[in-house]
Amino acid sequence: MSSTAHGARARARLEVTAAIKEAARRQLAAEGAAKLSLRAVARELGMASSAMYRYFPSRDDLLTALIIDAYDSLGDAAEAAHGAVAGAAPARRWTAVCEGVRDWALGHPHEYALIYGSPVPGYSAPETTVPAAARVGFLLRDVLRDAQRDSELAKPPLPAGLRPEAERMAADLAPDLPPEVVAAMVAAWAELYGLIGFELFGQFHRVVEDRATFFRHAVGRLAHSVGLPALT
Amino acid sequence: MSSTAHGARARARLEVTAAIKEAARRQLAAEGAAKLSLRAVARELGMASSAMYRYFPSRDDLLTALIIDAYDSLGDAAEAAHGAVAGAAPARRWTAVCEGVRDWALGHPHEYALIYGSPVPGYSAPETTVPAAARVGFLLRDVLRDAQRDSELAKPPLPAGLRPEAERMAADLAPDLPPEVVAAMVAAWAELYGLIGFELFGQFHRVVEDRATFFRHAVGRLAHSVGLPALT
DNA sequence: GTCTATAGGCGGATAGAC
DNA sequence: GTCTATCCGCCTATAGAC
Repeated sequence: MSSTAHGARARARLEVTAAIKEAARRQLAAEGAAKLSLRAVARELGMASSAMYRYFPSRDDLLTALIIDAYDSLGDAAEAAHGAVAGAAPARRWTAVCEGVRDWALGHPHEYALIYGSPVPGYSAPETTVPAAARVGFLLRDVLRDAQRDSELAKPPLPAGLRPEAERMAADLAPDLPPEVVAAMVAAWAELYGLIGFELFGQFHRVVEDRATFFRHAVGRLAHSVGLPALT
Repeated sequence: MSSTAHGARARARLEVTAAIKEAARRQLAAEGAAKLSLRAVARELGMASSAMYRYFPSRDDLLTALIIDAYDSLGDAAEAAHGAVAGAAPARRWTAVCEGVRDWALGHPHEYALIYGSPVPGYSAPETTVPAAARVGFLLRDVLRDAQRDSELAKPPLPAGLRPEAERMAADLAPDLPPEVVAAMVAAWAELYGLIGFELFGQFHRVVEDRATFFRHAVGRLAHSVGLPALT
């Protein structure tokens, strides 16, 4: 019962867990989240289906693990894209994050569908997914925070009717940003995923051809809508 | 072999077809499109599963029929919302169409997921779905066309890099509108569905509370982004 | 057009041996 | 932890009687 034995056991467990999730991601691509099945994963790994239950107590637990991994993978990609232009102007960094999200989505379409597509019927994501899910939003918020600090942030117009909600959102999400900016940021965040989802899910078929250029321009407009200055 | 007999037969067929689609929509809500099964529909209707094949040759054909119905239901709703403010200013009509789309989506979440959510794995929508899918887009285009005719339409900025694509899109979608407007319209169209999808699929959970107000303001900004004047 | 019967698969989950 | 065996359910699709 040495700590080495413990470590070896724990390591083996992690390796099998990783293999299960990897096979599950392949199944996600082939069959979709709704049809993710422990049996099929077991078959692919050459394990007995009953052995899976030692790693994931149920199909939904496996799904939850995949969702958190996907959010984290996206968060990593977005943070890396941001890091690559860390010294640049906020508007440039905003665009870099958005393009990082798009690039990740194009490279991981099924994981994107898992986290931003239609909900899986009968499955409800637990609160444990929230921290990973919030990472991209935090990144965009931080960019705006820096712009504000450098006095590079304009206040978008805010109609009177939306002010109470904007103030509530600001208090929750970014108390140091003007409510005008926070409301616009949340809208831009949703709109960003509209652009990506349409490209990924085929709605741009025979409508938009030069999608990279189209996207770059669109996120530039979104940057402007939240109060960032145009890139020179 | 009177025409009456023919009519009765045809009528019965339509009625059964409608009942099948109705039951299938209930199954869509309960299990999702990926698990739509002819057998479960047959069970609900008290029919033998083999009888279904007289109406839909395969599961995918039933799915296609449901998709076309959903696009048409949405198209009807959007056109009705537009018709209710037919005499108003274009910006008002734009907003009405967008709110009509949102209202329909909130009332038919599973059908919305079917047409704008993640693709159903293994299913590829045939070209026959295109006309129904295009209806909302045509409506938005027509609103902008009228605004253009009344000289109420500004030209949004268009960076040089996007001009070729914008001109291509304009030639395809609306040759009588400026490329600047068409490019902005396509982006706004995708962004609209981003806003609706986030609300519907739970991403606004604990982020946006007063969603109707938030949405109304956001589509107002979208209207402005395509060149429509602000509502007075 | 509808039925029964059938072929040949799939799934989640558990019990109990090793 | 992994296995076999098992329970009980599900599915698409076809054949052939009525």
